[in-house]
Amino acid sequence: LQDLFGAGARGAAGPATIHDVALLAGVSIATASKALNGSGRMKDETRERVRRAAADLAFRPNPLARALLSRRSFAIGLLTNDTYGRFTLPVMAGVTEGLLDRGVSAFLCAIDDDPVLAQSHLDALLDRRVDGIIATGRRVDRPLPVALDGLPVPVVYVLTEGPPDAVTLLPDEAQGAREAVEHLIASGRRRIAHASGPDSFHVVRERSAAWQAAIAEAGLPAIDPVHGPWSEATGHTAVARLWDAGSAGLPTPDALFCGNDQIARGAIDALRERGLEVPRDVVVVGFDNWELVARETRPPLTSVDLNLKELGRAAGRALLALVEGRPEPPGARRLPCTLRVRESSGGEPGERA
Amino acid sequence: LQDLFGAGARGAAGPATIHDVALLAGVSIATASKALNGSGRMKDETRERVRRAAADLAFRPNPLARALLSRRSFAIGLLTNDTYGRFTLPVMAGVTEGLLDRGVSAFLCAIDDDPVLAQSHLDALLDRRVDGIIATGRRVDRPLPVALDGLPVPVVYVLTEGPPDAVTLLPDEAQGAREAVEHLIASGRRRIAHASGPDSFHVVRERSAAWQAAIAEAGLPAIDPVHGPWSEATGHTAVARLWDAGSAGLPTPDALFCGNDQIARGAIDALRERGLEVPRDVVVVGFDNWELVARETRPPLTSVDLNLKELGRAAGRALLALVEGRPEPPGARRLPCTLRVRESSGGEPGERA
DNA sequence: CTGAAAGCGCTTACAG
DNA sequence: CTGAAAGCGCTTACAG
Repeated sequence: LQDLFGAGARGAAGPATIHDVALLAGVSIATASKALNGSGRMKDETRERVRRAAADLAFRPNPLARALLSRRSFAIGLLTNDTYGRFTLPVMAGVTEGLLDRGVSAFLCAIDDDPVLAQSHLDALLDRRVDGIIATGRRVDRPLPVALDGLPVPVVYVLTEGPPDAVTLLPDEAQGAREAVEHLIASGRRRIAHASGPDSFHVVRERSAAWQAAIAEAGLPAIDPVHGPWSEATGHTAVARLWDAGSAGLPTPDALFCGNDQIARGAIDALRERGLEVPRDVVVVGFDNWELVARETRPPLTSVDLNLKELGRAAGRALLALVEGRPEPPGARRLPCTLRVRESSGGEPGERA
Repeated sequence: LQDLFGAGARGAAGPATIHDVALLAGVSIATASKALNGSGRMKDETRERVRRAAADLAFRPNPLARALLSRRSFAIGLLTNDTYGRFTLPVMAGVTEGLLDRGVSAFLCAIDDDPVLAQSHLDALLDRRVDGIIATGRRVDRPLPVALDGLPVPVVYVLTEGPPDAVTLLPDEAQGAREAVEHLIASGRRRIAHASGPDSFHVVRERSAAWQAAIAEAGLPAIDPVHGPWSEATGHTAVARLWDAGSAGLPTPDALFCGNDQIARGAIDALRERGLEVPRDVVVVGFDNWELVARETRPPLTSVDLNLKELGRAAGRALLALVEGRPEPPGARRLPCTLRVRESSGGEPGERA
């Protein structure tokens, strides 16, 4: 019969405390504490005896007590302003995973764009003496509906706009876009068009600028980009505009770099409706690598992955550095994106005949 | 000049403690504590004086200290096994929002289908003496990759399979499906077909059974359902099969009830490709009310909303009841779905001419 | 090399 | 009606 919590030796009194360990090892609780933390000096044999006792009792120090003393709760707050989590859940997964082996946990606060709710959550986090806060949002150029400056704890921003002197982690949109376009160029395409979201979005301007720079650098012809809502309809619009212009005697594009996967999805559908085959006649690349959409596309869509989980991990590490007083350069930090090549740009034939 | 934390009176020593409050009110910390908690008896005037002192100092009791004493951390664990959060982030938002004014916070653990990671997160939660755990998943008929029974704290399951004697919260799939079909019947449709996901999924069988029962009850003809992957391709397949059967002399459907929004989306596209107009010739209803897809569909898609946020709120309340020792009936509890009528079934003409 | 004491911030019997 | 004391589980100077 297993006695996982050593309850038999101590009565059914919940998890073992350092008191139980000290008792079993025949030392004082001070010695037990020092033995377990590797601090202080003592005979190796004593330390070993305490260690064994702790192991026998499945002792795990109560973080609540530790926090009260150390004035560090080893907990952080995770503020998110995303409804469906498409962007922020992967970030949060990265944060919690990256902090796990540092003994730090994260309180989740979903604030649904509601300033009052956000303030309540923030107050609750500060009450709990979180060591720091990570703020995430849907949109890089929009701040959260609650002010996070002047807080008694450090704040790291991910995928949302913070004050200029704050640590902010963002995907390297320009690098991602450039890689996508260079991939198209490398596959021999010369007329590379671009369809994206509203250019009021900062990411749209970044991705467009990188596209423009890459084709200019390669000496390829400039083509007017098409902007519209973040929807498949924009993919349809873009194809109509670009290919109808073609019917006026101009050469039509042989590649389309899209600002997100839904636009790419719409474009591929529109191309098919026109009798054009992807990737034979036109290659298409999306952005965000939203697997659900990218795999749904026929053929599967090449897309730029934002490495959101890695972004979350980096945010956790940066916040920890700040908490521990290690220097952390303020400002926006860009993490590389990864191009995920699939069939829409000629890669990985897969289920194709 | 504001002195929010009363630091001027106490030196720059962080947030006010009950000590500071007692000092300012001229009472002992015991009295201060009782005054603030409404416990014990004392002169109204004393209680009032303490209250004012607490307000002046912006005093908020340290939950860490309170937890150490009360053996309740006022924190719960939130285990999620969803990658993009489509289903679980709304649930989590409901949980955190519903628990906020009860002073309970939630630790997020994203476990990515990884048993080792899940166990580590679980250990961390137990170390932190969480009062309870809410487990959520993508799929109702799949357990999480870690066993949650025999834990020293109560567990509530949402959208994932737990042991039979556990409290489990689920959407009322049958009621949702029935309402969708009754809505189609009420709009005068007689031949109501059904396309859904793989019937290895429990929800698929529930939704199909409700559809079948509703049309049988209304005396409408039975039509073989079409099952396939959870993708738009299945919508295409279903339309092909159902309408090609029609060309063999059988009457074709005038309504299509789909097992999720993506299938509905594919079906609507396929119908358009056949020259059939939605909702004039065929009405279509989806399931899940995934706004991103439902709004993207042309015309916008009528769909069954799972009320995930409310599910989260209810889960939080149920867990709290369990934590506080209040009786909570075990087993699966079903919360009603809501039909969201849009243009694909003739409602809300909206942007239509 | 080891332990007694103080203390983190709070609450709760128990005295007065 | 109010306060001194003990204690939640732990760590850290400080003595011995």
